[in-house]
Amino acid sequence: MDFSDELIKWYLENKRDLPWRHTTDAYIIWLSEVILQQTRVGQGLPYFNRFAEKYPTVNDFAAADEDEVLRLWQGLGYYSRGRNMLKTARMVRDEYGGTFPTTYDELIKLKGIGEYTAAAIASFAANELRAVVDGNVYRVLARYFGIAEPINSTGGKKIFQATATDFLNKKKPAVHNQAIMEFGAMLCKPKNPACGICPIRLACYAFKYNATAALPVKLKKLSIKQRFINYFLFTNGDEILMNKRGEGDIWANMYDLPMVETSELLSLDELLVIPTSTENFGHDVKISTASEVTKHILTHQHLYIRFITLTYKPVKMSPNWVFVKVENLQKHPLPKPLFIFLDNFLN
DNA sequence: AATGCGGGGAC
DNA sequence: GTCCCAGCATT
Repeated sequence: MDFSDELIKWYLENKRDLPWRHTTDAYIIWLSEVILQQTRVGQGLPYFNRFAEKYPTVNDFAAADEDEVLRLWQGLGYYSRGRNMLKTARMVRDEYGGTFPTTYDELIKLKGIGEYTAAAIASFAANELRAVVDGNVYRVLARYFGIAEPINSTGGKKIFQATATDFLNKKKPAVHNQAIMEFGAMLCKPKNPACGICPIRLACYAFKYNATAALPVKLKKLSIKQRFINYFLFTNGDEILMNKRGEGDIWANMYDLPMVETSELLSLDELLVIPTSTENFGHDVKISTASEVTKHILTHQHLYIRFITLTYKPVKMSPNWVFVKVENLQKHPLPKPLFIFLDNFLN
């Protein structure tokens, strides 16, 4: 048996029973694939179930509004995925008559669908000959074939895509793609791969040269920015003054609170003098309570957040601010740290 | 080619 | 703490 046959054999004996593996409906597969971008199966699964339940067809999805989609997406991260899904659902409704495309060339044109996702949907839904290359595939190929080119360099990506295409099972592209990804996720893991039970270890470069820890190679950069965010909560217990965020920053189009961002961590006293609360909210505001600073970690930013509760209404208002009834809070998509804070504050 | 975009699990 | 997850869009 060759590389692909071994992977497929392993897959058929060891695969997880996942809901999107019981359908060839391109819409359902698209739901699962976008939800799983940069997201583990265990984290994405409950979201998939909620989306599939609430929007059984692409036309149901297209009829939603953005707040509703983002609220359903809340907590999953990378929220542009949700916003792009809505654009794509409407595009499919309006320009494809509600029939989700199944060819790579059509799929790649849609918002939020890149090379990986287009190949996944085309192969799973229509058995099109397209090799998927995701994080799992990079790892399996790098180790098995001993490919040391960085997976996040332009040249490396080409080599891995070409290798994946070369070794794609031309008779069974769909199950081959599923198999290599599942193999990477379950057996050929980033840390402590299960080489002892690996069916292809004898032909594996990394096993032979004890190089699983060194492969794949990845160029690392990532500078982490520190941000200091002071949220001001205006509430009478019945309604809350919220801020609808714009685009071009984290949590685009989601709802948070009136905010003052500072370039360093300020004490509460410093914060309340110049040029913060009174200038932003009016001179009549009075502090009620202030939380400790909590740290919220994103991939590329460390946020230091303080919540300050003020007397009910600010004197000045901003166009992005809106009073939200507490009973309607559940309709609004909130960043994780704000959701946690309000959950504690209101209950 | 480089950067921004979440949140969480595994170690 | 570090790494990375069924990546994509933008510049």
